[in-house]
Amino acid sequence: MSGDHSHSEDQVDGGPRFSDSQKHKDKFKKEHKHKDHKKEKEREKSKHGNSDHKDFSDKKHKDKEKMKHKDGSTDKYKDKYKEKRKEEKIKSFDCKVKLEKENGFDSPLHLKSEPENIFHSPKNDKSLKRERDDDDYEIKPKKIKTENDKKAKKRKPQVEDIKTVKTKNKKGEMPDGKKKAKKEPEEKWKWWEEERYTDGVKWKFLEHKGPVFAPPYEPLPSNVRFYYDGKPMVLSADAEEVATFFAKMLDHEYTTKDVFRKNFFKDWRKEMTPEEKAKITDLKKCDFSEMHQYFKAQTEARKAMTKEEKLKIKEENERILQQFGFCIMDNHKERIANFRIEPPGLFRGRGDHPKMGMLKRRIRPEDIIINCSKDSKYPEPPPGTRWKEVRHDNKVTWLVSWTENIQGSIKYIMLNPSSRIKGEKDWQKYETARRLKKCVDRIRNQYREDWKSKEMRIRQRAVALYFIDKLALRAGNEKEEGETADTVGCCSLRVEHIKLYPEIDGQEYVVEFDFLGKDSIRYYNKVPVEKRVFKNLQLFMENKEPDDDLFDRLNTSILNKHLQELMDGLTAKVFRTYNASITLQAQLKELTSEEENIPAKILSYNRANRAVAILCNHQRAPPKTFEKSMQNLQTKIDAKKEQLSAAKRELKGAKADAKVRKDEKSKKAVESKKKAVQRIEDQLMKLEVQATDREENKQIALGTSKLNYLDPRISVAWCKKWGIPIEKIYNKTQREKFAWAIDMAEKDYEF
DNA sequence: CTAAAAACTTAGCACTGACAGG
DNA sequence: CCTGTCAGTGCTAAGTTTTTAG
Repeated sequence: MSGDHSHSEDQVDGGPRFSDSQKHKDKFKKEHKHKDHKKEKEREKSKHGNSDHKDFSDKKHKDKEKMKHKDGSTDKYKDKYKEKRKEEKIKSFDCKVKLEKENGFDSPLHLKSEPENIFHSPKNDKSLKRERDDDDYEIKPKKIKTENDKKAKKRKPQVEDIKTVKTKNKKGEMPDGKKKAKKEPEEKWKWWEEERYTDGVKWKFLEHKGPVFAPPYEPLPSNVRFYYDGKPMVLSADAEEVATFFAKMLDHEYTTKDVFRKNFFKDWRKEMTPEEKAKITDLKKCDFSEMHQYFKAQTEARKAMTKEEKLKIKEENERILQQFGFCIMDNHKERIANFRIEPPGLFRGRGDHPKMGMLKRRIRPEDIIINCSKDSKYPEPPPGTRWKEVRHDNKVTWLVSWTENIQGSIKYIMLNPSSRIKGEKDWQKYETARRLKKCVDRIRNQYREDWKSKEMRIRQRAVALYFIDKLALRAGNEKEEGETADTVGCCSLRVEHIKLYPEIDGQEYVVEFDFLGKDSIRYYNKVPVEKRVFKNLQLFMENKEPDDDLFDRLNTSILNKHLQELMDGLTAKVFRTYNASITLQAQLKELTSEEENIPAKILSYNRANRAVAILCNHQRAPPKTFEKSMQNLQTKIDAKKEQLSAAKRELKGAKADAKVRKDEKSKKAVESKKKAVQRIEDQLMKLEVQATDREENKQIALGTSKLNYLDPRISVAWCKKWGIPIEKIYNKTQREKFAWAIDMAEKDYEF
C-alpha cells in the first residue's frame, strides 16, 4: 500500500512532482521524512538486486592475495610482538624493536634509474605496490620495507643537511640539556614499517596517567566586588565563579547578544543560593566591571613577570607535560594530544548558536571514564576522589572520556597526530583517496547517467554527488533544530541556498550558492553547471518553499550507502580528500618552473596550496593588522629598491674603475660589488614574493588543507624533486605528523 | 533494520613567545 | 633595550562516519 504510493511519488516524469502528501510531509518534522526515505531505500535495494556487486569480486581477490602474503611472512612479527608484550610489562620506554635486521638484505631495485617514464614502467608498479593498499588493513609486504629503509638511509644525509646544522647546536653544544631530560629513543620509531592490526583492535597495551584537571576555582580577593543594582553584594563561591566567567568576557561582543545573556543568566541562577536567586533577577542590574578590571590587571601582571617567574611556570608546565603528556601504547611512548580537561566556562558556539552563553560545567574525576589495559598501572584519581569507571576497550583509541553538558556529547582524550594510531589512519585516508582516483571516471559517468533516471531519489543523489565532487562540498548531515547553529552541507541544502540563472554574465546554466557551512563560514560561489544538472535543480525546486530541503529524497546515509557500493571505503568526504590532493599535485606540476629560485618555488607551492584552500572554502578572518603589515612590507620593498639602485651605481663605478686601473684590487672590488647587487636582488625578490603571497592569502587559510586534505607525500616528493628543504613547507609539528610521508615518499611519488 | 550514541576528523580563532626592527 | 609582529600552538567546537541499541 504505502509502497505503491511512494513509488508514484518517485517518478520524475509526468504530472506534478510533489503530490499534496509530499508537500505536507515537508512541512512536517524531519523525522517523518526520514522514515519515508528509509522505506524507499529499502524497496529500492530489493528491486535492484546486486548489479553493483560485480565490481567487488576483484577486490576480494586482492584481499585474499594480501592475506596470503601476510600469512607467509608474519611469523617473525608475531614473535616480535610477544617480545614486546613482555617488555611492556617491564615498562621500559626505550626498548627498541629489532627491525633493522630485516632490512639488512639488499633489494635488487635500482633506485637511481627510475626518473623518467614514471607512469608505465614496471618499476613504477613496484613503487606503487609499495604504498599500502589500505583495504588490506593488514600488512605491507616485507620487501617494501626493505626498499624503504634503504632509501631512507641513503637519503637522510641530503634531506637533513639543514637540520643537522640546527640540531648540532641543540644537541651537540648543549650538554646540560636545558633540564629537559629527554630520554626519547635515539632513533625515531618507524611504525609505518611495521605490521598493522587487523580486526579493529587498536592496541594491545595501554598505560597512562589520566587527565590533568582544571585548577580549582580561586575566590576573588574581598576588595574585588560585585554590584547588584548599584550596591556591593557578596556572592557564594559557586555563583561567584560563574560570574567571573562572564566578567572575563565583558569586552567581547557576544556578552551583548540576547541569546548569550539569556543563556548565561539562566545557568548562572542555577548556581546561586536561594537568597542570591531571590535577589538577582535582572542581568542588566549586575555590575561586573570591578571583576573585569581585576582580571585585566592579572593579565598585565602576568605579562610583567620577571624572567625567573616565567621560567618557573614554564618548567612546571614541562613537568606536567612529562608526567601526563605521554602514554605507553604497545611498547612505545607516545604523545597525548589533549591531556588537560577542558576548564569550566561559558560556552562560545560559532555563528548564531542557540546555546551560546550556557555554562560549561567543571569536570570532576567522578565524570571521567578511563580506558587502559587491564595489565597496566591504572591512573590514580586525585586524592579523595574516584573515577566514574575504568574500562579496557582496545577497540577504541581514546584514553579518557567524559560527557560534556552543553550538547551531551562525549569528549575524548586521544593521541597526538604524530602517534602511530593517528598516523596509520591518516595514511589510510590518503590511500582510500588514491583508490578513488582509479575509479573516479567510472563514478562520474555513473552519476551523469543517473541525472536521467526516472526516479527522483536517484537524480537527487546524482546531482548531490556532482556537487560534492565538483565543488568539494561536505556531506551535510541533518542537525537537530535549535541545538546548533543553522548550517548546512550538500545533502542538507535548502531551496533558499541556491539561485538558478539560465544565463548570466555570458555563461549558461549558472547556479549561485550562498549558505553557511561548517563553523558558520559562508560559502558563496557562482558556478556554471551542465544543462542536465540545471534542469534537475529546477525540478527539485518546483513547488517548494525556500526553507524546504533541496534534496528532499536524500540524506547522508543514503548517499554514503550508495558510495560504499561504488567503491569499498568510499564516503562523501573522500571526494574532498581526493580532489584536494589531486588539485595540489596538478597545480604543483603546472606552477613550478625549473629555473625559479627557492623562494619563487615556494610561492608556487603556496599558490597550489591556495588553490586547494579555495576549493575547500577554507577561510579566515583577515588578520586585524593585515593592512598595516602589508604597508610595512611595501615600505621595506621600497627601501630595498633604493638600496639596489645604489648598489648598481656602485658596481658601475667599480667597473669603470677596474677598466682603467686593471689591477687585482679593483677587479676584486668589482666582484664584491657584483655579489652585493646579486644579494640585494635576491632579497628584493624575496620580499616581493612575500608581499604577493601575503596579499593573496588575505582571507584564505592554508593550514587546514595542508593538515587534513593534502597527501603529504605529494609535498614531500615535490620538495625532493626540486631540492627544497622540507622545513620550508612543514614546520616542526607538521614534520612530526607527516614523518611517515617524509620517510617514505620519493621524488617521483604520484598520488 | 533505524535512531541514537560513540568515535574520530576537521575547523577557525585566541593566545603566546620568539624574534626582528627601532 | 623595548615593542610590535607573526608563526606556531593549544583549544575545543563542529563536522562526518562508524558502531550500538532498541
